[in-house]
Amino acid sequence: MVIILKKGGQKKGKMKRNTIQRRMILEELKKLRTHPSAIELYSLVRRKLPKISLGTVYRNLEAMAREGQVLVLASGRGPRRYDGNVENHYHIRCVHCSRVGDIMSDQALIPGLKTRPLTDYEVLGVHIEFFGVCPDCQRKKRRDKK
Amino acid sequence: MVIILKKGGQKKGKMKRNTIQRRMILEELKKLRTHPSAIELYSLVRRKLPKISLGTVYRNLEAMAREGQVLVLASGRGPRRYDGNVENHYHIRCVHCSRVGDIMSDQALIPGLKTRPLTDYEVLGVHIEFFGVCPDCQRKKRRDKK
DNA sequence: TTTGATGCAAAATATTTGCAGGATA
DNA sequence: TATCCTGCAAATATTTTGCATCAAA
Repeated sequence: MVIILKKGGQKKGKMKRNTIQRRMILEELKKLRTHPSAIELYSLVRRKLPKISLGTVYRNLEAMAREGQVLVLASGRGPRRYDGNVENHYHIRCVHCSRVGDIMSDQALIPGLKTRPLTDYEVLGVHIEFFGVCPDCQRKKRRDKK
Repeated sequence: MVIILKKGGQKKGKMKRNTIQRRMILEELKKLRTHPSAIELYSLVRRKLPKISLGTVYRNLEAMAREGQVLVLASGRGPRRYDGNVENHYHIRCVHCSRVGDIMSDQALIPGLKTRPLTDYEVLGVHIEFFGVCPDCQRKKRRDKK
């Protein structure tokens, strides 16, 4: 779940171009609940834009993360994973297999979060990620103990 | 801030060895508030254990992350960063330069978090990371707008 | 037009792993 | 003593970047 505490206004200094590539990347990412890596997203977007390059995917994901349109998930192993659904859900990551699942938002869960944290950063939002053991790994653990 | 909702018990299946390397890695990591990358931590630990290898650092960090002794931080760019202080503070990451700062824990901030989220994962804890713009980047932004 | 963005591909970084030998329980 | 762990170094995997060209504003 991400609570946007403050909207980042359009930049004045440098004009941002709304390219087909960026639109497509975000569109495909928003369709998914699978938290794809840059490469996975690249293969998907290539169906629509066969000429797009991996570098462009990386560049756009990074830019969109900076703007708060995309979340970067810290998975324990392997490549970084991205999420285009920045609101209304939490994440939970398996500490064994690094799988990242969604947990639907529960209004009552974090009632205090509107309070501003004490910091000299300009706060744009907050990302809440649970960690634990996914059902598959729970089974695996039980097997191993025997 | 990480609230440990459930302690992970000692594994039965496989015996874990408490090696000097692992102890040193965790000890050095706990001393720092700088969220070092594996390589940075490696150089530090090498002062104490000159023969330690980078692979060992990676392997232990991964293992300790799985056990909840260490947090992996999602930094926007560059290598993964680690934190050995798993309790009593939040993180805030600059969306421009990826710097990760600490925010001290505030008991009142998230009173509802004891509530268990609805999931079939076994929940071990939760990692809360704010994102925003650090003071340096705020200055930089102001300069750019002129 | 004026630049910011892209495609390409190489370069730079980061992470993972196999294996023989060492160290812990 | 049984194996889990380490050091080493090679193999992979990921991410970043320079540059000529393209295209959005």
